[in-house]
Amino acid sequence: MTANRPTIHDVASRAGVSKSLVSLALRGSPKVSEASRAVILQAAAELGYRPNAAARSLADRRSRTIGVLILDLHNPVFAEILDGVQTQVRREGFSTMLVSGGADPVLEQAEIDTLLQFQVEGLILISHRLAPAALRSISSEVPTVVVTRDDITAPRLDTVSNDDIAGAGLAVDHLVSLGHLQIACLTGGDNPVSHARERGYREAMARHGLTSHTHIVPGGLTDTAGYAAAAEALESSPTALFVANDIAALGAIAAIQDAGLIVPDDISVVGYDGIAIGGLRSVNLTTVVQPLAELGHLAAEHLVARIEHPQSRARHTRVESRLTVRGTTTRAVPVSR
Amino acid sequence: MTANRPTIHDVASRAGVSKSLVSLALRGSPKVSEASRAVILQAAAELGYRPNAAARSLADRRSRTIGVLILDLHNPVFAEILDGVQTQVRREGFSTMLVSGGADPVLEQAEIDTLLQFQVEGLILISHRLAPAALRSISSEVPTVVVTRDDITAPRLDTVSNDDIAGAGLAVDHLVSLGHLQIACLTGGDNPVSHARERGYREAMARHGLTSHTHIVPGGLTDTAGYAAAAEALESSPTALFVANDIAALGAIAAIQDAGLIVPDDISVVGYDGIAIGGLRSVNLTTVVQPLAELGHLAAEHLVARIEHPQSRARHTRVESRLTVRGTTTRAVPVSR
DNA sequence: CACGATCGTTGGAACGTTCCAAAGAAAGGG
DNA sequence: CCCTTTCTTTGGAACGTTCCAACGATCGTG
Repeated sequence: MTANRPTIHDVASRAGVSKSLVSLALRGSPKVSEASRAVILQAAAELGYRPNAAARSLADRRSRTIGVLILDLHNPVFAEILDGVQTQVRREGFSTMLVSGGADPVLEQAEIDTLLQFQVEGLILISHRLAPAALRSISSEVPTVVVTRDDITAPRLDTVSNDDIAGAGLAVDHLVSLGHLQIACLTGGDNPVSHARERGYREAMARHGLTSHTHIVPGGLTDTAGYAAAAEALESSPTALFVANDIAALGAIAAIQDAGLIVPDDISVVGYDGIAIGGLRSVNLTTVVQPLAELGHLAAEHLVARIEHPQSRARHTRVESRLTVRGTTTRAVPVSR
Repeated sequence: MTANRPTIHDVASRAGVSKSLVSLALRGSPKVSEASRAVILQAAAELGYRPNAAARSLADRRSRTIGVLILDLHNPVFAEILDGVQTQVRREGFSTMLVSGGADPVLEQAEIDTLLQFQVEGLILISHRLAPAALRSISSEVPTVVVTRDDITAPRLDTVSNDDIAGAGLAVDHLVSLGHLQIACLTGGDNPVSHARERGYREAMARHGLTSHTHIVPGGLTDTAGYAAAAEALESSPTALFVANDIAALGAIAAIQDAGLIVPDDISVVGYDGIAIGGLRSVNLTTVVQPLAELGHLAAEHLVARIEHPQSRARHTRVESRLTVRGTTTRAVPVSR
């Protein structure tokens, strides 16, 4: 193509100094005289010089780059966490390489290998599907922080997540305070997060002396899974539903409406996550919102700390979720049955 | 930290051969004898050797990496395009560096500079807010493809987008075929995409001899903008609304419901984009869907082609959007007014 | 006014690869 | 059997940077 990219040598010869001095000047060293600095900056600007990150990382033996694996780009939960990660990582002076393995352990491992080839200095996993052994091996090789999950531990592996058990408790507390007794739980299927939320529901019901009303319907984390689970749940006439996540909650609401019932008048619904769509006026979902951007921030902070002190002991940070009451919950009507 | 990463030298000495042969063997050259290959692969595996991408890119003078700028991570439209980009880029044997400038021209430029420092071989801009001059300067320096916009052109700048004018036409055609005459258009504000969709609406209305019914209400691309615009539009009693995008359409629907009217019985609504949420059962939005993943695929293909032939002339690819009829549109009721 | 300090500057080595020319070994042909 | 040819292997240079030891000036200082 057109001329080759200018190198530090080109800048040096144009400025009439040595490459070493250019290197110093460009990185703002105080040992460079004002005169030289001006000439060099000028020459660099004229040539449109841009340092070569590969060469730099090779000479420096550090890349100033962090690798991020995201479980699923479509899922707004992860996208929002990613956003928090990005801004904080940038602020700490690192760049980011993003990959996604589409929730497939094999692909995820391959993508992480690619990241490691680029000598990333650390890894943030915005959820993952890796086997415990794989994750341990990765985290022993490079500073790693897992967001959203805290079920796998390793000596130097940090985690950042919300307290799903407590969060589910908030949802149940809210429904109970509105007078609901027949509160069903639509689970999110077989994954650590959903298990925790289910357990939170169960414990909260027990706490309120409602163990006998506990009703758990197996579901999933998608719209259609929520629809199906809700359809099944309706057979036992609950007055409220706690659903494992917001997307499934939306499916559940559709099922309720299709059954000719009205949300929240006939049935109240609470979701989990606090994705943006839930806040749209036409949706207006009551939900347990996780501070997603904050999860991302914290992950980045932890990672940078671990890069600086690789041997520090594992930190497991829990952020607090809170209930946002919107339009899908209301007082239970006294059953006249 | 623990021991340093093994290099090609370590592999070489463990295998008892020269570094050059290791390099050859690892890249699968046919000139390596079976015996040596086996020994080398074995040694590499034992050491957990992983090639250093920085060194490779330096020696190779190519990075096999593509930079991607995304306008907004939260927006599902862009996320889905990104997904299409990622899979195709990977398939072509490249890695990806993702950045986002949060729709801020200054930040976007800074992020692109970072990408260029990493010697990315090409750039995919999933929309952007760059000034024409900035974009031209970038595209003259490195192969570049812009997705979603085709309003700025440059000699070697490819674009991939959908035909917003034709797409808007589909929406209007559909509404007209259902007997609607009072079709209002809620615009998406002051940006190239929204302008095109508005123009498509206008032209289609004219084509159907409905110029006198043309009613344009300025809006925006967000939920709340859609709500406000719809509230205003309702004053002139339309029977159908064409809204600039899906998110705003959801806001519009909320406004209609808040006014005590029913979608679609009283008012039909058509959106644009085809984001996943629109397909959820409780939303069920009729919309013009763009093949988002395909946009991403094409962008990646074009970019790779341009990397191979930098001087080829600019390509402007248009993909076809199609109407997906769901639950928010129905026949117009004869006005009894 | 010679003499360490200090300051600004420099060339060369290093980082971990790939490429290239050339060397060595094995094999085939006369 | 010696001489090509072919196959396999090798050391060294290069890529663009940073670091380091050392350099010549400039400078007070005794």
